[in-house]
Amino acid sequence: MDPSISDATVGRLPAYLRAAIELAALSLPSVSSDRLAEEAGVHPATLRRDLASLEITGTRGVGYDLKYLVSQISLVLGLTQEWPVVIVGAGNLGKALANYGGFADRGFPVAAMVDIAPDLVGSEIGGVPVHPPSELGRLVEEEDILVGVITTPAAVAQEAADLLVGHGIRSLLNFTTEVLEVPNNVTCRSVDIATELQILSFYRQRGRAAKTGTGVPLQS
Amino acid sequence: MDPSISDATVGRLPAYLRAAIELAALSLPSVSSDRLAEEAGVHPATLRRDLASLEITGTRGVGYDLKYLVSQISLVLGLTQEWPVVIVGAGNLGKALANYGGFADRGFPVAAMVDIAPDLVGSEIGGVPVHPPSELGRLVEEEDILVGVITTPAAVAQEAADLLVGHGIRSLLNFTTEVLEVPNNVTCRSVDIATELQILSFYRQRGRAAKTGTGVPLQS
DNA sequence: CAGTGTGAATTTCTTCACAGCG
DNA sequence: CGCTGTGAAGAAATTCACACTG
Repeated sequence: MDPSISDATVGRLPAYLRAAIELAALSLPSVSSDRLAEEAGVHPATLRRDLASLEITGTRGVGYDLKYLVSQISLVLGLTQEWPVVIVGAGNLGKALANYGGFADRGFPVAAMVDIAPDLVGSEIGGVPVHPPSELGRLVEEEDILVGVITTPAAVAQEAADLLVGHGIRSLLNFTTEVLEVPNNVTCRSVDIATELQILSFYRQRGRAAKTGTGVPLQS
Repeated sequence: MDPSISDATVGRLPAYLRAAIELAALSLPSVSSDRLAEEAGVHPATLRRDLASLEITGTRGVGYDLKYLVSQISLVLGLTQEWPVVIVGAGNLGKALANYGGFADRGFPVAAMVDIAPDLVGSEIGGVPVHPPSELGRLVEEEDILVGVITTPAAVAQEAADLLVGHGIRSLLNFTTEVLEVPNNVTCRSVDIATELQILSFYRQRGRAAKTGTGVPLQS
C-alpha cells in the first residue's frame, strides 16, 4: 500500500507541488524534469527517481503532464480532503496564523481557536471564534478537526498537546520551543524559529552555502 | 578551518544545544551520550560522532561536561556574538514575531521593523520602532543588522529580499511561500507552514511515523 | 531526438561493536 | 567498570550515464 516512499522524498513533495502549480498557472501543458527540478531546487535525477517512486510517470521525449502531476502529488500528500485545524493559544502568533489566509487556501481551514483568557473567549479573530479549552471536545467532534496547532507559551505547550491528543487529535504542529511528548500514533512537527536562526548563523559565519533543508526538530 | 561538519550534523546542533542547556539548568555537571541523545531524540552513536566532528570531547567513564558542551556548541553555531535582526513586513506575523521574546533571548535582538504602510511607520510594536524602507540602509549601518526576516505578503517577498541584499544583508529568514532568488553568498532559509502541514497530512494519512525532520525548503 | 526511467557507481549518513581510557 | 571515540559495516540517498521510447 505504501511501497517505500522515503522520508527524503516526502520532504521534497511540497516543493514539487508548489513548482508544478506555478508552472501550470503559466498554461504550460508539461515540464521536463530538468525544468521542474530547477524550479524546485533539486537535481533532475532526484526528481525523476522521486516521481517514479510515487508511480508518477512522464512521457519520454516530452516530460511530465502538469495537471496530472499536480493531481497525483496532491493525492499522495492527502490533499484531496480538507484538514480542519484548531489553533490552541490566541496570543500574537495564534492571531497571526488565524489571520493568515494561507491555511484555508491550501486545504487547512482554521475551524476554531482555543484560549484560556476570559477576555478573548467569545471574540473572533480573523473570523475565527475563540473558545475555552473545555469546549475542545465538542469542537473536534462538530468541526471534524484533524490538526492541532500549538501557539501557547512554551510552559504550557505540553499541556496543550495532552489536551489535543486526549480529544483524539493525531496531528500536531508545534510552534513553541518545547519538545512535546506524544504517543507514537501521533505525528508532531515542530517549527522552531530559534533553530532556524541558529543554523542561519552557522552558515553565515562559515561562509558555507546551506545545502539541504534540515532544520525542524520532530518526533514520531 | 572547517574540517567537515556535515549538513546533517549542523541540523542537529540546535537540538543538542537546547538539551544541554536544559540539563545544565538542573545543575547536573555532565551527561552521558545516552542521556543527551535521548533528550535530543537521536541515536547515541550519532551524537558522539557529531560532537567528535566538532572536536568536542567528553571524559571516558563519565560523559560530557555540560558547561563546556553549551559553550562549545554555542561557539560553533556562532552564538557568541549578537545577531541583530530587522523584520520586514509589520503585518500580523511580523507583529507576532516582534512581540515574541524568544528572539532577543537567544541572541537575535529585533533592532527594527520596516513597512510601507504610512500609518504603521513611526509606531512601535513590542518596543520595536517601525521605519519606512527608505531608512533601511541607515538602520543596517547604525544597528549593525545582520539578519533580515521577511514577513511581507508573498507577492512582494522578492522585492523585500532584494532590498535587504542590496543593503548588504547576507542572512535571510523567509516566512512567505515565495521561493527567493538570492546571490549565493547569501544564506536563505524558509519556514513554510504549508509545507509543514502537507508533510503532516502525508504521515497522518499513511499512519507512518514521521522520522527525520526534513521539512523546510531552502536555497543556497 | 529530447527526455524518461533505472541499473550501477558514488557519496553521505547511520549504526554496530568494541578497544581503550579515566 | 562505565562511557567515549572510532574503525568498519550497513543503509540510505544522491548522482551518473545511458538504454530506450514516444
